[in-house]
Amino acid sequence: MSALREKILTVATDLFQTRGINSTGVDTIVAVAGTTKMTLYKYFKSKEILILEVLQQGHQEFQSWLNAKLDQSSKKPAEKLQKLFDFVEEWVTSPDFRGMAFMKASAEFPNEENIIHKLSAEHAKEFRSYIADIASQAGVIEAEALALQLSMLIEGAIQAEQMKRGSGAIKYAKKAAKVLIDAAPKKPQ
Amino acid sequence: MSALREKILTVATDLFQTRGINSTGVDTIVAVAGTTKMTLYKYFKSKEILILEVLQQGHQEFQSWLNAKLDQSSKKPAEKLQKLFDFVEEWVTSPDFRGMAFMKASAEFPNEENIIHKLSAEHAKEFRSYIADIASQAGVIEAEALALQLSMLIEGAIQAEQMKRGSGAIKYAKKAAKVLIDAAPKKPQ
DNA sequence: GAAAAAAGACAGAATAGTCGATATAGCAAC
DNA sequence: GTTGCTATATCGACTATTCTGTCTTTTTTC
Repeated sequence: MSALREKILTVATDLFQTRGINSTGVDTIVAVAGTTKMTLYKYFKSKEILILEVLQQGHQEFQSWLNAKLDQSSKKPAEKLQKLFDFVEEWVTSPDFRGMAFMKASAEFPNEENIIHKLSAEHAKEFRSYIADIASQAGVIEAEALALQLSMLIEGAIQAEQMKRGSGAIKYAKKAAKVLIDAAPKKPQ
Repeated sequence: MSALREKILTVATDLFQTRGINSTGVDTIVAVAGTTKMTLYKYFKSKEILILEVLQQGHQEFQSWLNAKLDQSSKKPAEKLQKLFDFVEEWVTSPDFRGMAFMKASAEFPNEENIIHKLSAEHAKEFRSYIADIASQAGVIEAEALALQLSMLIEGAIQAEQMKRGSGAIKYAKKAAKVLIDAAPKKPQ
């Protein structure tokens, strides 16, 4: 894979997050990436395709990072749900946190028929499914319901953090999560 | 107040929500509103001013609506927190629900120095304060903390609903809220 | 007749995307 | 080692549309 292609993806990811997707022109992207439009359009057929690839790569990297963190932290499924919020906190409070890509993308492309919106919705769904899997392994009976609730807390906390960096919202989300996890009926082991 | 001015505000509100703010040009707004740019710029000095007014009006209308609903529903503060989620559900599931304006606006204008972002953050804060007041009246000791948690649930549910209409996320947010409200320490009465 | 609004042209910048010409590599043949 | 081929990248101009915002003139409305 080309180094320039990677550079364009990296720069686009950063600019989309810090300035917004619609507010970032391809001219700006190529200028910051130190290349030209010809090169950008060689690797990406359109800006829309570039946006989709940026979203896809960001989502995969985040999910991989989270999954790796959870895997190496604890072998007990019951602890994973709590740990999840620790890692989300680590992510959210890191200096280069810029928000959840699919949340912003769905706001910039509100039409449900839009392909970017659809991909965002898919990523949100995958994130919930991922949490549901962990909840299921932890013996939670209504794993899907709890996963939805926990994802709402996480996305709400990220929304708060996007509004104001250093809000500390995730700490309270974590506490709320503990209450919900403890209250959720589980299979006897 | 001019009827045309109102019409422009109404149309802009709708278009911003359904197509996105940056994706909606003033030409589109005046065309749909059945007026001209001259008139728009007579009432609003710039598109930015229009956006700010749209946000301000939407926020005030929502808060007034919610406050009226809560006032006429129950006189007991303890019940208001639960009722809050009923009314949010009523709002979210209504056919003309288009999302929470300040959530979308902050996504389109991610820079914290941006005036539109600042106003969005202010609205988010006011919404939390409003919930905190109710929680405080209900005797919740850590009213601010619970208000933050409940607002994260609401905003998370709205995020889910923006992703996919009819997701039903708010129902699970309501259940989670009940658990959190019940678990919150309260002053003895 | 006076004020408000419409109509439409206009400026100047930015938008996405294209095109041709040039430069620069690596690599193979001789 | 030199030459030539080829793929890749660069450069800048270019189209054509859209953007915000302004202007003048005409029409409507009271």
